[in-house]
Amino acid sequence: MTEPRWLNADERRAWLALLSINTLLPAALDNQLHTAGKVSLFDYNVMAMLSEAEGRFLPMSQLAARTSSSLSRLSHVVSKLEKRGWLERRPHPRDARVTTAHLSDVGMATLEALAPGHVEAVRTKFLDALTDRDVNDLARIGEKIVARLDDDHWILRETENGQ
Amino acid sequence: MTEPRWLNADERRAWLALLSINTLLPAALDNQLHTAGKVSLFDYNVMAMLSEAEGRFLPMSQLAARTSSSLSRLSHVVSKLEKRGWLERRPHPRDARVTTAHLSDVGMATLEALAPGHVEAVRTKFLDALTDRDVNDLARIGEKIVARLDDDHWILRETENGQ
DNA sequence: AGAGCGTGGTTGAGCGTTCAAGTGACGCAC
DNA sequence: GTGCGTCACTTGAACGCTCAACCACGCTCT
Repeated sequence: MTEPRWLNADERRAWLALLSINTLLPAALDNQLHTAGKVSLFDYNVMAMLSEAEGRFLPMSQLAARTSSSLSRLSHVVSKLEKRGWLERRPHPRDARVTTAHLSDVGMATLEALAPGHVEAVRTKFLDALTDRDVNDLARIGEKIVARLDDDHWILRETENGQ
Repeated sequence: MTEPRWLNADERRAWLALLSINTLLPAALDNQLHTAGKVSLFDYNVMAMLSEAEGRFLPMSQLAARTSSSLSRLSHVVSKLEKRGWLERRPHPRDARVTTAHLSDVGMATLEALAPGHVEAVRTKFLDALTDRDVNDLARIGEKIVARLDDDHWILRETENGQ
């Protein structure tokens, strides 16, 4: 049992900053979305990911991957959004195990109404603090971290090889 | 009502990466701490912040600031940790409104037992993916974002002016 | 065809977090 | 020194998330 390598000054700064961002940023965005339309950041993201998918639907597991969430969490949230008429669950025609989540027209309209305010908040709470170079660095560093946490995360395939 | 400025490719990459990190990284660290000792990342942080304070105690509001949490959330957690004998609440001698949270000897010992495994996890899940330059960049960028979210966050005073 | 295993998804219980309301204590005005 | 606003914190209820258990289907092997 050797002495652990404690964090040096820069490592500590990076880690503490990330930890703070981690609690403050979602809180700020959640707040904006909640006052704009009783929606959480996660709810928004679920709908946003569906809106970008071919045909505006995805199997639950793929949607879970795209929102970095567990299937369980997603299932609960989809039930909630379904009750509001924004989503619809349908059985997969070929494989009866899979359920697909479809973004309804009402859901799409809600998302479109929310989107401008949301991206504006993303800018004011976050991106506006950074230069173009910072944004580029952050994207690079962020993707390295994501890769470490989940080496075949969908994000990593987005920029790289298209199949 | 002008057309909102949507995110460009780099902005989108940075934002999506941060969003993913935000859910994956705490989950990974929570996991390690939970299996090592039934403690959440937030619990750990509360104790760590106290352990670094003069006399191993802090007023609730300062502890809340140092953990970027609401007073309410902190109060609930302190109650929980108090029941385990790791913390103790005491009234402030001069101002009866303030409560101070003290890290007990048992709490300190628990923290010290958990610390090596935790920093190891911080390294393997996060820092090991980065070069020294990345870490430095991340610290700089992270602090910019923190400043945007809370312009007198304690982190910002740590490196800068003493007093 | 049937057994066994892995996959995809749901559910409910338990716990943690948030939000709004409430409780004292301080401090300033007069 | 009385009133009133603010500050520091606590509490309880509602809501969200996590975890473990579960079900149904498909696939493979025999």
